[in-house]
Amino acid sequence: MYRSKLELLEKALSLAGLTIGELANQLNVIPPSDLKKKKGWMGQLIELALGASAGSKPIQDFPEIGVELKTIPVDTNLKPIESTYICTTQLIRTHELIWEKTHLRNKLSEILWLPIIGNKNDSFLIKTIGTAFLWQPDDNEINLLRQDWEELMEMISEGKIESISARTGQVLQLRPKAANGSALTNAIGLNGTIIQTRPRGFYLRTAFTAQILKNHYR
DNA sequence: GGCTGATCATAG
DNA sequence: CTATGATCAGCC
Repeated sequence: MYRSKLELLEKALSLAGLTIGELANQLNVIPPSDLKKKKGWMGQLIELALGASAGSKPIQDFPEIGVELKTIPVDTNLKPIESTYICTTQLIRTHELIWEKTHLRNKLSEILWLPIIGNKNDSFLIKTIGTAFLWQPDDNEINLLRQDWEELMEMISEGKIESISARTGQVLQLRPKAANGSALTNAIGLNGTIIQTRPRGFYLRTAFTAQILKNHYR
């Protein structure tokens, strides 16, 4: 339990410069041979190092101080390599949702970004932990996020979910988020009927997170 | 080479 | 199944 955001930030900063392999060794964690079947491994290693405890509950990683932890893979220019998953998307009873009360807005209220730096061909074990920082979206960023959320939720409410692609949205994306292509969940179809579709999640576009990192490190 | 759609492990 | 942690992999 952290008593302040600063305490968490200092802990995260103390990891800077370590390689993933070194950190795993310090924590007595045996790394997998690759990440093909352990895609969340690095994120969970950092959670262990920082003492995050939310588990798989749909809340922030550090609810006591209102901070969400996100590791972000970047190249040596600190440019993000992947988009950033935020949370799953509610596809039915969407009329009950209020932006300010959504998991999405809550998780985006404050994020501790922790870059993992490496060349694309490097083994993840020799990637190094970068300088972590706390981020809150500014008014402009909140507006963009809210606009995308409203556009996406409107389409979902109108039964147009199958018309949403990863191209929809300026800074957000709505993409499949499931164990595989056969996982199905309820959604609103045309005419308001219930249909089955692949579960979806909200992601931050790489271009958006790139700007966040650039603004911070410039 | 970037991006979209698909996928993997695990806990409850 | 839904939620967490994300990256994989093939198409354009």
